[in-house]
This record gives sequence, C-alpha cells and structure tokens, in this order.
Amino acid sequence: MSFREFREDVKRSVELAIREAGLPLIDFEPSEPPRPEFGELSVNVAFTIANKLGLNPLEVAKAIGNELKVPKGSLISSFEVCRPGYINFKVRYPDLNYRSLSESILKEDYGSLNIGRGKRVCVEHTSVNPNKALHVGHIRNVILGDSIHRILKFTEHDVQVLNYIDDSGLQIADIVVGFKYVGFPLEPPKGEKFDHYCGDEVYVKMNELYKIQPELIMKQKEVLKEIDEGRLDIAKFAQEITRKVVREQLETCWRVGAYYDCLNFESHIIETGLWEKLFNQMRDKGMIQLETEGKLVRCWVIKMEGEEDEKVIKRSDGTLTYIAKDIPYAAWKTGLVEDPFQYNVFVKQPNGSELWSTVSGKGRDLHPDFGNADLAITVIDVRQSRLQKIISYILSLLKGEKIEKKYVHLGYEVVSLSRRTADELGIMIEEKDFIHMSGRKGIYINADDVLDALHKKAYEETKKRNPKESEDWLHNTAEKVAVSALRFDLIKQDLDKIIVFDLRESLNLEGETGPYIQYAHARASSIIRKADIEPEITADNASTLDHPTELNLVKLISKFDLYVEEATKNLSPKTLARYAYSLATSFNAFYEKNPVLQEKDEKKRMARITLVQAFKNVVRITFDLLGMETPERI
RNA sequence: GGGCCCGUGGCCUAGCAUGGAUCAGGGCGUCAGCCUGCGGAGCUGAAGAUCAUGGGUUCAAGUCCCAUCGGGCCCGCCA
Repeated sequence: MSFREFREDVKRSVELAIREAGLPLIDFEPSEPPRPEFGELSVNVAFTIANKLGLNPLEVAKAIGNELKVPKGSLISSFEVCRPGYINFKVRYPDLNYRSLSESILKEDYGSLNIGRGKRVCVEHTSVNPNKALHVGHIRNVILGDSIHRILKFTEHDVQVLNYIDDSGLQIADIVVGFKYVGFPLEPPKGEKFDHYCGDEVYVKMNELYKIQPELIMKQKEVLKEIDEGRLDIAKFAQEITRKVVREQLETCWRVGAYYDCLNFESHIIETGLWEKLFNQMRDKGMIQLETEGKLVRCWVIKMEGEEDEKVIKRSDGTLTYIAKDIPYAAWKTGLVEDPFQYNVFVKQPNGSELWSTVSGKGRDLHPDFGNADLAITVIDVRQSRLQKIISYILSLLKGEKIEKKYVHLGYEVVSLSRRTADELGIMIEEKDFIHMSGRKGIYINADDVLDALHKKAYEETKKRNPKESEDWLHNTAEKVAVSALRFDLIKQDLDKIIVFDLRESLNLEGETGPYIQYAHARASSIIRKADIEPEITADNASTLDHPTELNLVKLISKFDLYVEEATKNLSPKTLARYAYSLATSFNAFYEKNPVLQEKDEKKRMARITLVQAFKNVVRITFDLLGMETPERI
C-alpha cells in the first residue's frame, strides 16, 4: 500500500503546484520513469499543458517545479525538473522500507482491496462436455477462471464458481450409441480413467464409425431425442454416464487446484420449465419467429440486428440447439428470471468445500443462493465470441437495456499442439507448425498425461536435491511443482495469443516458469528457517537497507496492491504472474549480492531477514491468487 | 463474401485500453564466465530487433487512424 501513498503524495503536490502556478489543471497519472536515475515516479503533465497553451514544455515544468512543495511526512524525498519537461520524484527509501516491510511481513491479506464489496459475481468456467477427459486446452480455461475467481474473492467480491455441464447434446448421444448399440464395454481397461476411456476410445471411434456405418447416425438422432425428452431408459443411462465422467473430470480440475460452487446441468434447464418460460417471453416480445418457408421452414429463429442470417434456436423436429439453452442460463445468471432450480450437494471437494449441483425433482430446502449476479463472467475460448455476443444481445432485448457491463465474455485464444509434440503422439500433420486440437478427431494431449510427465520430471529434480526425503514427501512436492509449471505456463501470456503447446519445452523448469519462482521462495524459506528468529522491522533498522537490489525488492513489494488492482479491473491474472516472476528475479538478484545470515551488522542482518520474510509472504499470496503452492522446500 | 484476432532478435514473449526521456524489457536456444558465504531449478556477461509493410495524425508513434501483406479463427436444423 505504501507505494500507492507515494503516488498519491506526488499527484497531490503536483496538482497543488499547477494551481499555484496559475496553470490549467489537466488530469494526469504519475508513471514510472524508464531509468532508475530519474527516480521512482515521473510526471509528464507539463507536455499536455504546454501543448494546450502553446508553450515550451520545459518552461511549464519549471513553473510547476517552482511552486512545488514537498508536504511534511510524505514519502517524497526530492524532485527534479528534467530536460524536455518531466518532473521526476525520488522516494524517501528509509520510510518506504519501514512502511512497506511492516505491512507485508506477515499479514495474510496484505495487498487485498475492498473494491468488490457488495458486488455479486458468478464465474463460469471449465464447462467441458461430459463425454471425454480434459486436454491441455481445457486447462487454460480452468486456470483462467479459477485464478479470476481467486483474485475477485481477494478483492472482496462475492463470487460463485459455476461449471456448466451439457448433458444433453449430440456428443453425449455419440457415446451412448457406442455403449448401447455398438457394444463398447462399460468398463474401461484396467488402470484407465473412465473419462479418458470415453474420450480416447468410444468418442473418437464412434466418429470414425459414422463414416463407415451411416445407419448409426439414425441411432444417434433417436438417442438424442430420447435424452431430450427424458424418456426413462436411455435418458437415465445417459445421466449415469455423464455424471460418472464429470466426477472423473473434477479429479483433474482438483488436481490443478480448481474448485467449484455449483454444477449446472443443461437438462434441468428444460426440466424446470425455464426454457419454456424464456421461449414464451421471447415469442411474446416478437424477438423470435417461426419460419414458414425456405430452408429453415418450421424452425424457430432469432434475427440479430445488422446480421444477414438468422440463428436457429428450435429445430424443425422440436429439439433445441445449443444456443437455445444458453439463453435461459444466461438470464438466470444475471437475475432476469427467478431461480427455478432445485439443488443438492454433488460431492465434497478435497479442499473441504461442498460442490452443489442442480438436481431433478426435489432438492434440499436449504442451499446457498446461486445465480442472480451483478456480474456474470463466462470463460470460454474466442471461437464462441459470436455466440456470446448474440446471447448478450438477446439479454439486452429481454431486459430492455444494455447489458454489456453485466454479462462479460472472457475470451481467450486456443491451445494448439506443436508439430514436434503432434509427431511424438503419432498425429499426422502436414506443412504446418502447429495443429489445433479436436476431441472428435482425437487430436489432443490429455491434461493428466501432461501433469504426469511434469510430475515425473519434477520428482527427479526434487530427489536430486532432497535425497533423504521419503517417497511420500517427494511425490507430494513433485506434484506441487508440476502444477505450478503447468499453471504458470498457461497463464503468463496474454489471452489473445495462441499457445502452441510443446511437451518437451514445457518440461524445462528453468527461466520464466512457476518452479523458478518456487525455487526462489524455497531459498528464502531456507534462510528464514536457519535464522530462527522473529523478524522485526523498526524505523531504525529499516534505514540500513540501501543496496540497489534491496531497494528494488522493497519497491516491488510495496507495489503489490497496485498490481492486484490492475489484475482485478482487467480480469487479468497474467499481470500477477508477471509480478510474481519479477519478485523472484528481484529476490535472486538481492540474494546474490547480500549475505543475510552472515551479515555482521546486527541491525542490517535483522532488516534483511525481514526483507526475506516479506518477500516470502508476498510471493506466497501472489501464488495463492494464481492457484499455485509455495512449498518450504522443493 | 461478411466479421474478429495476431504479426516485436533463430524461437517464445512484455510493453499497446491512459502516445513521451538517444540502452524496446524478459525467457528459451547459442557462446563465455561465477560457489571453501544463506539451495546452481541460481547469477553475470556476449552475440542477436528495419517493433510485418506503406501512408496518416502528433512537438512526440511499438503504442492512435487507414490501407496492404502474412497467419489463425468465426459465420451449421454441431456443441
């Protein structure tokens, strides 16, 4: 928080000086200068003012500088008017050291903000069709959604995490046909997870079979209709299968540290009459029409303003399309309709929390409130952008006002496989550097397999460094390292960049990676363990921190809440991932140059110990916000 | 055909919503170094960039606007 105070000190005193100098007050933000000699903050408002008045920027900066007074008790140590027209400020380090370290040294909630107080948010993520296992691409979705939920919670939003389970689509019919009519055994081969088996074996093979035996497509349609209508036998069987797959998928999600509050089964949207209600509303408002001629005859369609084609929401055979069911769901999320669902606990999660789900028939009387959020965030890849826009458009029509601020599509680019990894998996790929994943075509790498490979590598590395530790401890630690490697790898870059996943490259645990940061944390932990003393920062010993690497680390720590704010406002976990990395780099630079335990000067030693402790605490909190762990030793 | 996104050293990437300071940050890879001090998953250094191209706006453009080229995606009675 202390760097924020410094920034406010700078801003306020400059504003005052501008007024004193009789210049027009223009809104500005102090920013960080490119070089350390220029201080810690810089103001370029002189350029804007000069431009407006047709004056020389340097003259304007000087005029402001002449009126500038450093307020007593502020964190400003000095300022200087520089060449083309900047006003540069230096921070009073001894004070920043003291304030920053005493705030950050132990507090669990250091850096938390209350910007979300009273705001109810639901985050929908994962939402993988329950006919297959999660591949790495899905993990990008899971960790994005999970990290955002953690960050929003940290900033005091009232967050609920939803996972939408499409248990009534064609892809479910595919595996049901496989089990019921093609004769795939219900039991997976020994040692294979059921979700892997359904996806890798049944689903992929069914899609090949349709080409050879077109009569199966008739079966597929039949089954779909039965599932939709909820007719006893097949529908019940489909339910059993999808729930079984969901349980297995959740294992993978939990493995990477993602937890949920509620599963929304698509079938319940029909069952509760929620779809019917929305359908009637849309029809009465004239938003949808029944086509009476043309190729879409007997379909109910919606036409978007400025769009050529209409979108089918109810097929001529009476079944519903995917988007149809998303409309009531979105309406429920944003509180446009009363909650029609019944709930029960689906499973107790490894973190101790209860995961609820919508249920058929009667659920529990007492349950948490779901839906009805001030802000609904849907995490889904960019290929869904158009559809999400349509949904948002429909919601706006239903509500009678713009809803863009309430219904947010958080889109991200897909994860593809590198040519090398595709080759190694035996996937044919021609002329391209990468290949997009496809569940149906069997082009993907399962998340569990990636995690297993990472685990194996991390295990070897950890064992080298901790040869005497138990197998249990080693595997436990290796898993934490593996998860941070994968999560960090998938969260560190911008959402609009395609990630070309290369298994061999991902196994490199050096450089800009999660394990690099965990390693720095483990080094810090080792120092604290050996110091075996209660860290204590005082105004006196804080002033002994004066090496550039010490000050740099203090400065970064003092800016934590500014990064939290940015990450929250932009829904951008990447910001915090980069922050964590810069903390670690900065710590390693400090570590290289400054002995802690060997330091002779007692005050200095204590100050450094508190710096190490503060670093440790802030990395831990940051990693926590990104769903990664920081073991004491790795 | 209509729409969206990307294009920064051999490869990957930050910076772009709020345009500013004659080193455009990192990482991987390559090469050369660093431990009788707290963990070498580390640190230091070197080589390597017409910020895709061409215009425009501006005192100032990697950042804003337009066009072009290259790559990806979306536009289904699939989800």
